Amino acid sequence: MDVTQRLAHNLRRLRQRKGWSQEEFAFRADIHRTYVSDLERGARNPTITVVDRLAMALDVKLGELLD
Amino acid sequence: MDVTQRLAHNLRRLRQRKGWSQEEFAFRADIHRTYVSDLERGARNPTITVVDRLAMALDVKLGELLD
DNA sequence: GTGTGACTTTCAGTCCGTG
DNA sequence: GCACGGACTGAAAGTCACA
Repeated sequence: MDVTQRLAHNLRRLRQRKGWSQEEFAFRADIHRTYVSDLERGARNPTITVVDRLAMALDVKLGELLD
Repeated sequence: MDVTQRLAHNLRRLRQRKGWSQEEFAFRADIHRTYVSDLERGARNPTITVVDRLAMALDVKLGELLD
């Protein structure tokens, strides 16, 4: 499984654990709502700065999203 | 320290531990030599697919490069 | 063996909407 | 609340010559 798919599954799992909608998650990470949707479907290849913001919003390490 | 700087330092440290030049590392990761130079100086904001290739070449987890 | 500026092409990332 | 599309702008990908 490639890294964008691993990210996709980790994002969805961790977001749902927080009980957030994609929209609320997007707001907290300061990322556009539609982009979060794309990421959770594995349809995008984000930069590390974006993934860093996602990790901070979820309060996890980058490795937990990507490994 | 931001994520591109953390990546920069981790890359240089792990590459040197392997005893590789930037050129040899670049070849192994299938990335251009000057791009590796840019990354080790924190001058680029790469996508996760690029960092994934770097991690595989170094035989480490993504988290070891970014956390 | 490495750093750097300049460059073109590709795609990250945003914003509008629809079912 | 989410998937998905179209259109757009800025930035990343990828390469080169030269110091």
